[in-house]
Amino acid sequence: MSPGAARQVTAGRTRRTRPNTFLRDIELSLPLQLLKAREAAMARFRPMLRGHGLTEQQWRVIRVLATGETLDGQALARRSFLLAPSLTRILQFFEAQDTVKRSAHASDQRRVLFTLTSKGRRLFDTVAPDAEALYAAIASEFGAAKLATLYDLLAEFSAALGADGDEQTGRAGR
Amino acid sequence: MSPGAARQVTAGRTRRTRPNTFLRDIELSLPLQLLKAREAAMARFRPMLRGHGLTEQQWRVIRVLATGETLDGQALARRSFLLAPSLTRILQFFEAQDTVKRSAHASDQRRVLFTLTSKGRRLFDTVAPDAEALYAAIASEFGAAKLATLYDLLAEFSAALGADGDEQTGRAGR
DNA sequence: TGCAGGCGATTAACATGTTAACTATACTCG
DNA sequence: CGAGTATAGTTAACATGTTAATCGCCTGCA
Repeated sequence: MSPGAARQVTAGRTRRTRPNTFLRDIELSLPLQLLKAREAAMARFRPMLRGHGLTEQQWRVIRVLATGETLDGQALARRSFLLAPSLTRILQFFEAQDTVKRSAHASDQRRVLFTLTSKGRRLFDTVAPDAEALYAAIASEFGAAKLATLYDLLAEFSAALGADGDEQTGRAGR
Repeated sequence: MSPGAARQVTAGRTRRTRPNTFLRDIELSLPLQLLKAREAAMARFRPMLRGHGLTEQQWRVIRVLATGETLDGQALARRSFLLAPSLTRILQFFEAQDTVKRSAHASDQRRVLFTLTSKGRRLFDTVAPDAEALYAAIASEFGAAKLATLYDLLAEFSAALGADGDEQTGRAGR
């Protein structure tokens, strides 16, 4: 593995990385770089969402339910990429606000179905334009082509490591 | 990497994305894709770290201090990419275990300096090989060349959005 | 000199991440 | 049919994320 290019990128700031370094420079931690990129993007979305009284995760749930579908917990967890305990808390929060409604599954009493209420849909309709605007700004600043390349690489990476999270175990599906 | 490939990748599962969809398919949320990729990698590191009694964030702190430097809170927060409150809690945890030692700054009484104790260094020396092995496996499975490309793109992205987190405001430096 | 404003670290309060345990329901197979 | 097992959702417990407030120290400047 000679991620030469990547190493050079951060070579400049390794200037004082001292002795006893038995591990790559921390800048070469992929999870950390993914986190930084994610944070760079979220730093823009968070204030907007907060202005609407939402957290990032709550917004993910709203987005999924905004398709109009009635989903059970498993499907919601998979699509919003949330772990079951987090989803439980978020749904309890939304139910208390009458943003999401809960109903029973016809043939399986273990499952619970969730739908957006009209209030929930109005919330989505209010927030969506703001989210789109921020997304468009990011695409514009970074470049649509590079953004597409990044999407591809990320998808390949997730798939290569076996956590594609599409319609299977991706996460939260344990 | 024909831009658009990514869109096609998820096109298949958009099959039933219903009416009233005023927002991109949630699969086209960059923060979410970054999170998925990160989770794909962390799913491998977490069990290993847990086996050593560490969380991901605690390990980041150890890695930074393992350079042998004595750093103040600001520098530690910047390099480990942790927010000040999280860092405070982690350092209190490590001090209680005698993994990290705290000392006073000579000229500025506001600042606190931190160093790894010999116990802390032994911990690093124990965990580092395991971390390297997992990292090598990932590089091997995904491909070193693609990994390097991914690093570069992520760095460009973070830089483009102004949150490069190098030696400035990156985060935790508020 | 003295004080207003800035900064570093901590604390507070609440939401989520993470793992494990628990409850109720569903399924499987003898 | 019934014990054993698997699954969906929840709850518990602890760590981190996020924002705001606090507290002491530092610095610039009238």
